[in-house]
Formats: sequence, structure tokens, C-alpha cells
Amino acid sequence: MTSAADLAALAALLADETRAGICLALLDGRAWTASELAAHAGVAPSTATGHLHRLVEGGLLVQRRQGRHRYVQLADPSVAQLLEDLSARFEPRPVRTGGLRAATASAALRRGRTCYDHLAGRLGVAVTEAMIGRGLLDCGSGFALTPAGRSWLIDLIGWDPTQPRPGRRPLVRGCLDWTERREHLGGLVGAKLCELFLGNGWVVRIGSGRAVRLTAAGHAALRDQLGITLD
Amino acid sequence: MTSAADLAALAALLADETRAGICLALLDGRAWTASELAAHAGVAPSTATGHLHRLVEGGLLVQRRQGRHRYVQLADPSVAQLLEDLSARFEPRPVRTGGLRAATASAALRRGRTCYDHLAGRLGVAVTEAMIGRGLLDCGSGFALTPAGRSWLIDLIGWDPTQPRPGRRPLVRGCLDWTERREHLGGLVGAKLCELFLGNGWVVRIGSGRAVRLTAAGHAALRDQLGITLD
DNA sequence: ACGATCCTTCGGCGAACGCCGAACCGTCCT
DNA sequence: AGGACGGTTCGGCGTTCGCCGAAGGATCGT
Repeated sequence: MTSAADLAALAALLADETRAGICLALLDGRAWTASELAAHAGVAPSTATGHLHRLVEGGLLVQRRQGRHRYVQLADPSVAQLLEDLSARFEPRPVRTGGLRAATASAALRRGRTCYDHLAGRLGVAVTEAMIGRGLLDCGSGFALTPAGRSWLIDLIGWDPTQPRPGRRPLVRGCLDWTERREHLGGLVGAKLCELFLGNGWVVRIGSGRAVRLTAAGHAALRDQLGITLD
Repeated sequence: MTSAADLAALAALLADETRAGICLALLDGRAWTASELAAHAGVAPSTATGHLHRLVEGGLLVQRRQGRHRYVQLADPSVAQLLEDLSARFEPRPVRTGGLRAATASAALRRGRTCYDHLAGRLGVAVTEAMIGRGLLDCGSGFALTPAGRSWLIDLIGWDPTQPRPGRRPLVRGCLDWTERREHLGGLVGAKLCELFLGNGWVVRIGSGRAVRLTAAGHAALRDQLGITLD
């Protein structure tokens, strides 16, 4: 019966709108400072401190102190996955008209963004579908990497996905895209690809949010590697 | 920002120990009456009524009235999956010594049980691993049904898993077994197999819980179909 | 050394929440 | 018809929880 208490305690961490907002903000995979999060959530710094304490205590977040700052981020990809699974239960929200600024920001998000540590939006979906189309990824019943996909990854980033690896994070995983309403590629391979895109300057972050923009080099790389052109 | 409110509202449904216990009890996939759940959770009937209202309202449960009874069950397999994902975050609990009665009950649970609508425990894991060993299931990166697995299912239950199907429930899905600490087979195929085992009398439920017992017919079927013997 | 900045602790306030018992309604059984 | 039973509604109680502002470190820049 005490597993009910565990479940309730875990759920209680997310059962407050402020804490939920904090966790969703952290879904961008980066570390935020306490005051950034306080401003984002619209509460006093002292309130945010309390919430961060609870979230760290509960194992959802980890913190790193650096000088007078306290950086905080999601503890682990499985937390991001959990948040996405929970969020996936909602209807798509009607588009709120929030003025021009909000509209362009949301258009940028739809075009391309990071979803914790992998690519999402039209960009993420396009990459995923190109991989399926070229036989690198199989989606018969859930995603699975093909042998061709394995060699492609070895050529591309010199990393063999079939070598033994620590942890139980799945190699590939479908993640429902909330703007495209289709699945894009998550899991360890998704993270590696995102790392590659950012590291090679194929995409760059727009401002401080989750949105990313495809660079000229990125367009070329997509054409060479996957034979696709966007926009 | 209002998606934070949605997330918080969903989490709040599970953020109470009584409601969490109710949901975990319903993980056996069957419909319970309100007073059964009240007794199980150790609260007054009036209290249970309130909780069930909230859970139904929130879309986690569905109810069916039948005479003076109110039967309630999980709304949908995705709810069960969500509960399992959340529960998977906990450490395995140290074995509580609860007397002989509790010990035999928990041994029965370890041997075989249902996990919402598919088989779990040693039985579930054994079936899953036998399927992998015989090339019916591939577990390279996440579970996937092989062509051989498809024909096996067609022969066994006359159901073609590749035909178009409604809903977005995955065909096969790994589900972490909390007693065996290994994955067993969930998803639509897992549910179909469980239905087969129960329908053919290969397993029968023990008492009123989630535990199941393999019958003589079940032993024979497992030997014929998957070449395994248990216990 | 000094103020500015980031964060934390503490006390107190108000709202929300979970619980119960009592009364009540509808259904089933005899 | 009468009683037993399952479920619900309502009012009230106590606790928990989220919030803030004020005060107090700790660290950084000048």
C-alpha cells in the first residue's frame, strides 16, 4: 500500500501550477537560474526557492551551485520523457492570438525546436520521416533502428549505437510532436543527432528559448545526408 | 503558460495517497465498485465517492452504473501505461515481512499476474523471452514484432496484427516488470495474448487480486507453442 | 570596503483539500 | 410492503499548502 504513497508524492511535485510551469520550462534541456525561473513562473524568488527545493528533493531536478547562482535542470532524460508523456494527454490547444511578437515566436517554434535533448517541430519530424523513407529507421510497431541506420550513424558521427551502453534509456523512441501531431525521433539516437546538429552549426538557437533555426550549412547537410530540403 | 495548468491538474489527480491507491488497484484492468475501492483505500464511502468523481471528471477513469452499483475502471490503456511509467521511477521496495499469508500472496504475484491487460511476473517475462528466443519478437532497440511473429499470431489466434487498427496504442511495448526487474510484453499484442491465456483457461485468476495461476492446459500450451516449461 | 545581486530562511495569512458522520435516495431481496 | 444495502450529498472540522514580504547570508563587481 505504500507504493500509493510514493506515487502520490511524485505526482504532488507536479500538482502545482507553478512547479509544473518550472518543469515545462526546463524541458528545453538547459540549466536555468532560480531567479529566471521565478520570473518565468511569475512568483517571488522566495517562493521559487521553496519549489526548487521540493523538486530537487523529489529527484526530478538536479542543481549545481556556481558562485551566487543556483543552476537547476531536469535530473535525467527519463524525467523529460515523463513530462512529455503526461503532456501528451491534452488536446491541442486552440491558437491563442498573442500579438505579432507571440505569433512569430510560435511560428519559429513550429519550424524547429529542441524537445529536451532532441529535435522537434517540422525540422524534427522531417528528419525522422526522411530516415524512415531511406530505410534507416523502421516504424512497423514502434521505432527501431535498421542495420542501414546503424552504419549511417557510424559514418556520420563515428558512434556505434549497438555497442553496450549504460542505463536503460532506449536507443530510439517515438515522441509525439505537439505542433505537428506526428511522432519525431527521441531516445539516445535522437539526442546524438541533436548534439551533431548543434555542434556542427547546422542549427543555432534563436534567442533564449527552445526554438532553433536551420543554417545554410544545415540545409546543405540535410540535402547531402537525407536528401531533403525544407521551406 | 496554461499548459502548466493542465499538467498540474492532471498530476493533482494522482497527488493524493487515497486516489493513487485507487488507481493502482484499478491497474488490474477490472472494474471495481465504489465500496470495494473505499474498503481497499481505507476511507469512508462518502470520501471515496468524492475521489471517484474527480478521477472520472479528469478523464482517468470511466464509470458504468449497474443497478445500485457503480463500477469504475481505468479509462483506457494509456492511463495504465502512464501509471506504470510513473511507478517505474521508484526503487524496488525492501521486502516487507507481512506474515505467512502475505508472503504466499506475494509469491503468487511474483509467479504470475496481470499488469492491466497483459501478463506479468515470471510468467509474463518467460513468455516474452521465449518469443524473443524463437525470433517472434525483436528487441534490438525497443520491442518490435517480426514477420515470423506476425504469422505466429495469425496461426494462434487468427488475428493479423498488421491490419489497420484504430487508436494510437502501440502494437508491442516493453513494460518494466516490478518483481522481475526485466521487461515483459505489453501493448496490443500483450493484451491479445493475455486474453487468449484467460479465455482458453491456460491461466486462471487466484482469488480477487491480480495474481494468476498457470493451469495444466496452460503448461501444455506453453510447451507446444513456445517450447518452455515453468517451475 | 562598499553596494548590488542572487538566494535563502522565517513568520504569517488565506485558500484549498481530505476526511468524516448524518441524512437521504434508489435498488434489490424477501 | 418492509428492510437491507450501495451510493450520494451536505456541512463542518482540521490540516496542508502556496504565497508574500522582511530580514539575513553569500558572492560578485568596483
